[in-house]
Parts: sequence; C-alpha cells; structure tokens
Amino acid sequence: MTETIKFKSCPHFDLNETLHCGQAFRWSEPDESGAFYGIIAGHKLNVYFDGDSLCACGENISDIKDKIYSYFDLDLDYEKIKNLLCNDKILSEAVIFAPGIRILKQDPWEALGSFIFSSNNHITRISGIIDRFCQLYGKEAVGGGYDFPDYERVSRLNKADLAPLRCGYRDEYILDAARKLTSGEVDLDIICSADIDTARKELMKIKGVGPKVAECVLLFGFHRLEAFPVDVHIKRALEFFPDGLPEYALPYAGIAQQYLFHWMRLKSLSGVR
DNA sequence: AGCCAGGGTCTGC
DNA sequence: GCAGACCATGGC
Repeated sequence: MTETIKFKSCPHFDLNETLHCGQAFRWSEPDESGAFYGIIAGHKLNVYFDGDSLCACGENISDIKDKIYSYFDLDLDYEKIKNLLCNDKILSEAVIFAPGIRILKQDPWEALGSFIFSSNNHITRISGIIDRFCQLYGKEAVGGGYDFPDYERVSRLNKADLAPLRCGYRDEYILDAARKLTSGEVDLDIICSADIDTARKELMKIKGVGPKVAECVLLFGFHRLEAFPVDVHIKRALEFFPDGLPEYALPYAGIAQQYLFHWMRLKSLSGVR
C-alpha cells in the first residue's frame, strides 16, 4: 500500500539543490507540486517538503524508513558546518549561492558505477547512460521503475551487452568494477572500515577509477566528508585558493567542494567567466 | 561545427 | 614521477 512518512523538521535543506547538484544522477525534475521521484533501496518514492519537514511517499516505504533517513543524512547539522565554512569569503559566496545542498549517503556500488560512467562526460549524458543501464539490467523496484543493477549481474555481462548504453570506452571499466567486486578482489566492506588512504588504493585497483572517481565514491558512497574530488570546475575554483582550502574547512572539504562545484558549474553554464 | 565534459590509461622520457 | 596522446559519445 502507498504510505507517506513525515520526517523531522530539517531547515537548511533544498531538494532541488541537493538532488541536482551533480552528486546523484537518477532523480527526476520537480513536478508541479515540487516533488521529486527517485529510487532508494529498490523502492520508488517521491520526496517533497511539507513546511520544514521532509516527506516521502511510496509503496511500502516504511520497510526502508531508516534507509531514507540515512540517505538524506538527516542527523547532520548543516547550520554548524556552513557557519564554519563561511568564515572564508569565497566559500561563503559558494554557500550562499545554493545554501540548501546536502551530501547524500548513496549506495556505495551505485556511487562507484555512476562515477565510472561520469569520467570525461557531461552530467546530462551520464544520467542517460545510467537510466539505460538500470532499465536494461536493474531489478524492478517496488512501486515502479528499476533499481541500479547488482554487480553480480553486471559481472556476467560483456561489452556487447553494454552497447545499448552508448557509454563509450567506459564499458570495460564498469565490467572490471563489477567483476572485481563479485570475486572479492575489491571489497566494499573493507573500504568502508579502512582509513581513507587504504580506501583510495582499494578503489583504484579498478580500471577506470583514478584519483577523482575514487574521491567521488568516498564522498558520495561512503560519506567521507573529508574526501575532495577535483574536476575541471574545482580546478578553476582552486585558483581562488593558492594555498589550498583553509585548514578549519578540511574535515568538511567534501561539503565545501560540493558548494564550490555547483557554484562554478552553474556560473559557467550561464556563460559567466 | 566544434568545443567540452564530475578522467583514466598508456607510453615515453 | 610527469607530460602528452588518445580514448567514445553527444549536449550545447
């Protein structure tokens, strides 16, 4: 049956900014009422705000209530973190540009697969590739749609199977990732509990996973908030920080990075230089 | 019509 | 260790 869950009040949280700032690739645009459709833990749900409270609606979603809560990381106090970051003038500009961004806790394998597809690619195209990937090889989700494909299933595919994705040379990368996870050569549980340098090295055993993708997986899939992915937009942003980020920001470098990324990316999309 | 993109690999120094 | 060629694709 269709259920609605109302979570606790959470200010400093904007769904559009959070879901469409380049950390996740499968959320819909908002509908007329401002609700977004997506899939978490094999359940289709829509999320929206009722006043200050996040609400989720979908079939039997009480089964995954804890996972939804964790996905949006509702316990983390963003007011405190933003106040800290805003001691820096540039960071403060980035935060003010989209103050409702939060870092999601995505499924580690989905984050890994998604950011393998992301390399040297545009966000709109990444979304298309991942959509086709899920539709072709994902399990049906409760309430409709398809989940991100299991790596065991992907490990049994070949390049021809992936041709419809039109993901280019990244086809062998996703296969290598799925095979190394299935064989246990790379272990997500070990990465989860390892120190961050060990975790980086583990992830980079996978073909197609270099420093940037590894950092994205650590940040978005393992919630290592100190991870700091550097792409072209962040490279430009770093010109403002000749000595690197201020030291007090480093424990939350990944969060700072996301504000900077979104700010720089939307500025360049609107043609400002 | 090119330029560009949430880069990585491979080769040659 | 580091620079540079190369990689497949399509949105803009």
